[in-house]
Amino acid sequence: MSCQASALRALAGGPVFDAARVRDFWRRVERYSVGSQICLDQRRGSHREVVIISGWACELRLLVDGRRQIFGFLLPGDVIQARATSGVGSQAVVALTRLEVVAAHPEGADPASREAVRQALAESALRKEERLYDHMVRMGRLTARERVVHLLLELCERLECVGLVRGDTFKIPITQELFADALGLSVVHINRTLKELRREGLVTIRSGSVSLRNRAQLAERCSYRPAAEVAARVSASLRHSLRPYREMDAPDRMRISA
Amino acid sequence: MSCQASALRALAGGPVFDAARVRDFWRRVERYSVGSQICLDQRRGSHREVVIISGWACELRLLVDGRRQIFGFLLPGDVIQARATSGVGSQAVVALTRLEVVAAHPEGADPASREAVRQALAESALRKEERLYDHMVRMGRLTARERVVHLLLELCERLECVGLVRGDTFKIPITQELFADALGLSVVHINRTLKELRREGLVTIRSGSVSLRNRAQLAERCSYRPAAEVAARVSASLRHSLRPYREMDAPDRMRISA
DNA sequence: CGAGACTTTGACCGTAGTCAATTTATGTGG
DNA sequence: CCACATAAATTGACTACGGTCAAAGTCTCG
Repeated sequence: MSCQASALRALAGGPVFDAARVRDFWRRVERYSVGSQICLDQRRGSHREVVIISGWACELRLLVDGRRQIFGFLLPGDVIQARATSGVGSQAVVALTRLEVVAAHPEGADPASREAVRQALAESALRKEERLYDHMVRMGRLTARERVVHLLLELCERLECVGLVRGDTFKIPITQELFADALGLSVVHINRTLKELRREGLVTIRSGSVSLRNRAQLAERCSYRPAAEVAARVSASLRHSLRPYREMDAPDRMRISA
Repeated sequence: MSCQASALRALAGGPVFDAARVRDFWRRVERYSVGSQICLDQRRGSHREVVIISGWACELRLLVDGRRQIFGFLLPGDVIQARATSGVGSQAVVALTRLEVVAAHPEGADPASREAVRQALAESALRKEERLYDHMVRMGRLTARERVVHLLLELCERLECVGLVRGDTFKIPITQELFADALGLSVVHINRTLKELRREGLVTIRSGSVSLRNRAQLAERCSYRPAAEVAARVSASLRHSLRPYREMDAPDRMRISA
């Protein structure tokens, strides 16, 4: 199974794309160079969504004063959507490496596989949303160490799905600066955190290669995944941190009685 | 125009819901008590999405060690979706006040308004996504002061849409603790930040009422909205913070040549 | 009027940021 | 293949923003 094919398979989470179709896709690959912005709106009609075949991208926003926030990384097998992304001047999807993508919706496919692709895209969108929430937890409630480990675990897991992890090791085309912008930390502090993790032998990062030893232990230490079985607990812990509330009367209030 | 009707109108951003329908909706209102979890899956079929008529809710996740992260607040006019939310044990939507909601999809409506509602829901989802990104910027790249002001501006703007702002003032049924959990800060620090803002006369918060003086100035000070006209700048500022990248060879690599 | 939940404050600590310099890649042109 | 130019990664010294702990003050509601 080629790396490209596995990337495509990952999109669907199943064998939606057969070899023939991959080969077909392959002929229509589009490439982006490092640092270029991916603007899908400007492309011809059907290209509303593309799948990354190889390379990394990230979604980010710039603040007026130069601060940057990276919302997440896009890896092989991930979908890039048009959406508001490219609309809000300040937000963008940028290629972090040479990037190869293909249209997610194959032209002239049979209805069955169309539907399969549609489902795959929906599922992919859900996963992406989950990742957004994870990322928010990282920045809001995890310490620097935890943030770094948590993100590395996520990347490792995602890369594993597309066969880009060898043992404990995978490659990341990411400078410490980008890491910092993703995790809401300073470059210096990222550097020190990595150094510390390295010293403890849990994580090794050197020249674009990451090794995670004992992932289970790492996951536990940074609350990766097992985010409390809530249900009951949520309301319990909230019930006592609420204030009485009365909505402000609307200026032109007019009750509609039942 | 009643407060309820305006809340509904806000959903669509236009006069999708007329008085008659509102009255109809009104009969089918469902209520949640403070602190209760909103689980739409468990409800009868069509109720996949509901609109908040009055009250606040929030979306949050608990970590095993008790840390909490609030992802955002849901106000009158906002849509609560079923999605993964209630699936991932740890994540939930919880009512912060008494909450009144109605099904977003009116039963037995004519096709035209069905379509209108569908569009309204889509747009609402987009706005929500935008808010997620905003929130991420807050936690990742803004200082405590900025975070607080930024969030207050967002809430004010959203409440204004549904007529719940009077002049500069609106109500928030939110304890400082919830504020802290939303912004990734400690209660104590939230308190001090509010105190400082109050001292400067820019923002006043007291017993659930917020007043924002000179919103324009506030917005500028915390990079609200005007997040840099990027486009060109994005790639420019990134082009130099990238490392050469070669994907890790997949174990079973097999090239498909063009 | 109490009890409990919130808010506020003080004292002190520590994580993470800033500034600046040095070292180490990485790449490029000769 | 080497020398130089740049971008990255490191490190040290110092700062400061925000966290923690604990106590006191307020507000609400029964």
